[in-house]
Amino acid sequence: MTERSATRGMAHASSTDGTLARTAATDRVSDDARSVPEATVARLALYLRVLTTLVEAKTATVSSEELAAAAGVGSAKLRKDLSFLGSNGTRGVGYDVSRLASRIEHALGLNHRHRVALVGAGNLGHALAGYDGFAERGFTVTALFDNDHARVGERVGELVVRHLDELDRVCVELDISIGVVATPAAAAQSVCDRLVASGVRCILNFAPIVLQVPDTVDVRKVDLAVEMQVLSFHVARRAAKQVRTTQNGTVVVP
Amino acid sequence: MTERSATRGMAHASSTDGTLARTAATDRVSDDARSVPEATVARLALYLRVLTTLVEAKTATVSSEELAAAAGVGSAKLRKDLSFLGSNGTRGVGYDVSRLASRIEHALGLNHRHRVALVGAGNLGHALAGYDGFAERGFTVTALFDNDHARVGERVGELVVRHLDELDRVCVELDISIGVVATPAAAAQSVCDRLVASGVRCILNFAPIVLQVPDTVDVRKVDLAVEMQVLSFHVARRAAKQVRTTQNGTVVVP
DNA sequence: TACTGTGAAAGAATTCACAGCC
DNA sequence: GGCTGTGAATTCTTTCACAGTA
Repeated sequence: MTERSATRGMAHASSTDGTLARTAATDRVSDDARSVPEATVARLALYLRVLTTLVEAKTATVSSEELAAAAGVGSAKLRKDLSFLGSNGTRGVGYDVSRLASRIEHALGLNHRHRVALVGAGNLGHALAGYDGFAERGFTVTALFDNDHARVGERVGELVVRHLDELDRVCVELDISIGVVATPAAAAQSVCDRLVASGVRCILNFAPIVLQVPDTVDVRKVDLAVEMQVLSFHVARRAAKQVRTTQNGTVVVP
Repeated sequence: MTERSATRGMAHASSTDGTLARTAATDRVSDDARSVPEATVARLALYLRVLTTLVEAKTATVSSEELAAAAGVGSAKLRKDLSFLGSNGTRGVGYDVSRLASRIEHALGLNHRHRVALVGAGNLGHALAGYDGFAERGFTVTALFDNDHARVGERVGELVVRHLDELDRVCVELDISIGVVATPAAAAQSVCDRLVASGVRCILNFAPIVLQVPDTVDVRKVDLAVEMQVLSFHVARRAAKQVRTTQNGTVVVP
């Protein structure tokens, strides 16, 4: 029932009344990925991006201090994060850039490509379909759907817009693992339901509503208005402090 | 120096070496906003959206249980969140919908409009410029900039694309309070620097790099690739569990 | 020497559970 | 009876600081 907001992160799902979450989230999966805290997972993706630029710059090794600065986190936090991968730096030297990069890739499940279905071919859909960052990280946008018959058949990059009615069939045929909802709010829940019915178990939601899904499905949400409102809060807080500051005559450290 | 990722949330900023964060984040601002935890701020925006739909549906009151379910959180968490606003429900009844909505609006600083400058008029820029959610929440996209002379002068909704060279002047003239960076990675840092130089102190960054800013500036980041990678991690974890499950012959609760 | 990896301490966020009020 | 508001308990996350090692 629950949806995981983009600004937080929690284990699997929780039922409506709040009872019983995380089926077995904390037990370790034997193979290789130890139980990695949610907060750490999000940062691993960040480190990976920095590492990729280092690989391109032919940098061979990097210290936790350097990598942390480039990623905008503290070095202790970075080391702790990496330690969950049972990671392998060299004391006195640092981390082997490409080795660490592939370790993280593996931990995040990026060692094989993911097929992505994108629903909603409006402005946002176009932007997402053309977003290089997806392809670079192993995500292939394989299908693009829209409700609007006028848009069906339109070419967007390498894709052709299909009608929503094909969604169920195409998702199964193409073995889609991730669905992206970029529709208006009104359509989002029904699109989501169809994705779930087609076997899609991971959804990235851009629509400004909270999607209701069964416990077996993971939803992440990107909410632009929420991001802006958090900024607004900080503007307001800053303004309030300004006022108090001038009243006191004290100056806040610049 | 630090950047606040979209998936976490931390106080003001921390210097490169990790020393000394949050200037005075925990002290209360006299006027009205008590120190509200970062995690709570993000959720308040969410509650507000649900409340808005309730207002439209002419619902007069709502219980914490109902509101929490609609927002996809537990009811205890919701009540705790609201309690930071010194909030005002009625025991045995619930919350007055419109009263609570305006309380939250006030706490988030949404009681007056924010002028937003958007930099980058590519696909994403277009999508953002046309995003209704901004206007609905009091954010007016007031200016739109691009580097590319070919795009300057193009109309996007009510806006006309201006050249980046005008950024400094226009930001000051229009008293922009929030800047949105929707440029390619290569241009992002320099755009950010110019925004900061023009007095913009809150930035929403869509470019896939970590922006370096002075402590006085707040950055929030939306990173689409990171969101996808977190999903990928869950796909992988799920797959690993599947395997183990079949090995054991046990079936995980559906 | 310069750096990693990690226990142990500190700090946030979440959840519980119940007193208090309508 | 039903529901809010909140201390106290719990769990998650970050930070510290240092033992250990190439």
